[in-house]
Amino acid sequence: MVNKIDEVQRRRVLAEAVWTVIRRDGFDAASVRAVAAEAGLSAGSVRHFFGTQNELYIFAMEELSRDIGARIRARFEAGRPDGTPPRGSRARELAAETLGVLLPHDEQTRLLYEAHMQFTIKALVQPALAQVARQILGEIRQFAGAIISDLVELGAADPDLDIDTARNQLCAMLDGYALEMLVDPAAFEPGEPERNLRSFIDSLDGTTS
Amino acid sequence: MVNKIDEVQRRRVLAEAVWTVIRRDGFDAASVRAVAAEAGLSAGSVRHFFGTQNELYIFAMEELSRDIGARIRARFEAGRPDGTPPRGSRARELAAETLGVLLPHDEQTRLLYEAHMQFTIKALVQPALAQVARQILGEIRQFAGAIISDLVELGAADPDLDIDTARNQLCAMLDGYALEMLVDPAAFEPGEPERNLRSFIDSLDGTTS
DNA sequence: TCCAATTTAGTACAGTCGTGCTACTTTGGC
DNA sequence: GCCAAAGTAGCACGACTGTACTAAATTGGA
Repeated sequence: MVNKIDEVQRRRVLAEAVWTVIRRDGFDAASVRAVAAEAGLSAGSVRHFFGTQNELYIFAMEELSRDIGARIRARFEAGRPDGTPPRGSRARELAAETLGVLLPHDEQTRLLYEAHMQFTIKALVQPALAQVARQILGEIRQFAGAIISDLVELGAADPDLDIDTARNQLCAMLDGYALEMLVDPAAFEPGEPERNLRSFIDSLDGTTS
Repeated sequence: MVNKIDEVQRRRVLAEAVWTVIRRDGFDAASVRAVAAEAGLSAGSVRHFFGTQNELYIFAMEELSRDIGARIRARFEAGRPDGTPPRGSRARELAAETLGVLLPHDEQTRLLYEAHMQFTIKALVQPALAQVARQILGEIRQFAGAIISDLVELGAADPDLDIDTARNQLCAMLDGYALEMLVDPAAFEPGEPERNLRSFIDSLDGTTS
């Protein structure tokens, strides 16, 4: 066995190179050669770890999915440092801040979600990629649903709330804001989407506290 | 002057060929040759009407923008056949139905918005297309704002409503639903997004009628 | 030191791409 | 009938693509 390099890590490095190229030059520019050059390798070497370009794309997408999941979970747990959930208005604030992680705030997250969005749309006509795209959307939906359920259980939202409806509306609003902020960032004042998001979550509380 | 054919109409035919190809094979497949073949012409002939591929794209996008605008306005005016605006709950219903035109319902609109979404995302890395993409988003925002203003004036929405916030939330929800319905149509029950949209618009009415 | 497996580089092939260019066909006015 | 303008077709060019393939380089264990 002459297993010099860590194959998993090498694949990860290549996946990051994919995102770098996509963010800089767009999805179409992410050719095998360009990705290889970005990672400081040759195209033949890339092919040694990914038999096909689609394999590379799918792996890169799954990596991004894991990254986004880790981001949002980290933000969620950072809001309850002692492990106990906050209550009332603070619970809704934390919910909004957690889900707000899915919005492109700064240059870094903007480029991240820009790449994600390009991949998602590409999946519309690339059935092999569609499954991964659906999975990511599903995870976000599930997470948003859990957050809303929590709010109801904590008494921070109307107990008669239709959770499915609220979850759908929330997810749509998140994806829509992300899309619009990418297309036309100047259309929003700083913090406006986050405030609107918070305002919607607050409206889930029927009582006037 | 031997102006045989109508140049405007020919350009329009080519724009439609662009959409047909994009819907069938994706944006990247919309090469000059493929579009020409779809329209039953040669690549050289296409070049006679569009000096550059980007010109063709931009024109096709503007045509689509006009088409979507016409659709939504037609639906809006169809809801007030005698020219007088409806009142109360009916006003909100009409608002939801009008904005619901922007959601992909059937196969036709699905393909239409799929093409639109592909173009929008492409514009993220194609500055020449970005302006058109922003313009379309802006028009939708403006239209949604007008509808909400109408609701307030008609007494069908809370008079203390923050119109900008509601407009932003509504637009984001629309774009998000459209995106999600394209990526994973099976995630929604039939009519679910429309009902959720209606539910949100109804929530803009503070009074309990 | 040397072998063998792994990793890399590089080349080759068959496509497709946008676009410039030239020739051919069509057609309306005289 | 004829001419000139408009439209069309098709080729050529250079560049890029994914992928297959081969050969060189690297490196850990014996």
